[in-house]
Amino acid sequence: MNIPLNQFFQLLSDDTRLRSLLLMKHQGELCVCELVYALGIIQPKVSRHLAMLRDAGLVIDRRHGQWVYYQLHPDLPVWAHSIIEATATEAANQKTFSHDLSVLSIMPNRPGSACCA
Amino acid sequence: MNIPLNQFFQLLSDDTRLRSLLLMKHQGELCVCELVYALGIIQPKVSRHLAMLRDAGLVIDRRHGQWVYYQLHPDLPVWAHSIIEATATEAANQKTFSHDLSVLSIMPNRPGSACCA
DNA sequence: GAGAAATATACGTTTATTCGTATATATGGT
DNA sequence: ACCATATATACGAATAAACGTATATTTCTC
Repeated sequence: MNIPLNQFFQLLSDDTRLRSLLLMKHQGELCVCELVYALGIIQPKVSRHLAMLRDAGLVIDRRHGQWVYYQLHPDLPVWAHSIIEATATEAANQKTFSHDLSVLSIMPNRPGSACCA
Repeated sequence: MNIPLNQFFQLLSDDTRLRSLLLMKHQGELCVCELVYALGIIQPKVSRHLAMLRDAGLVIDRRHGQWVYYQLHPDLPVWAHSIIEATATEAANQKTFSHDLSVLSIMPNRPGSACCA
């Protein structure tokens, strides 16, 4: 990731992108359909915002079968990591985040959960 | 300050606002004319962005004579403070910030500098 | 109280961002 | 080969941010 500070903040300023990042930070890899379910946002919108995060190098994606999994880029610069860390700590106190998390936890037929290896 | 995380990031995402904040973090109080000089940005533009930061509670202002001084809000929430801290640490390595700082340092007739009490 | 300097605001315009819908692409199963 | 599911992209419309210029407000000095 090699973007100016203000562009980094611009990416975090959108609700869909921020909530996605926070869920990934907490859960590790998540596929698009899990984010769609947890956030209650239509799929094209989620995909679009994930693509922005990927193009900026904030997250990486991995295809596994029909699913594409996203996670935080494992080699974020220190400053970016600590900003996300501070954000996640604060988010843990807020309803939006805990709500997203609990919606995710009741998602039926979650890919990779109770199925094959 | 009591704003949602994404609105906080939105404020940091603008170049003028971010550079102003970083200068204030480093220098403490700065008046509008100092920011105008250091950033090389016309006065109405700087004032407008400072007003946004003030309205959001990120900075406070204080009038002293003809000048209005701005500084970071002294009671920022911990999370906001640590985000700004991480940002400032990173900015210290970047040319934009050091350039702004050096321009400020050569400003002539800086209010409050070599004059009366 | 008139003029100058510092700052703030108003207004219309331009430019970015975001959006929903429709459609394309890829993969797996039958 | 065909159909269903998951994901990505294209496109025009809607919304929001940021801009420059002009002007108002405040304060200081004379």
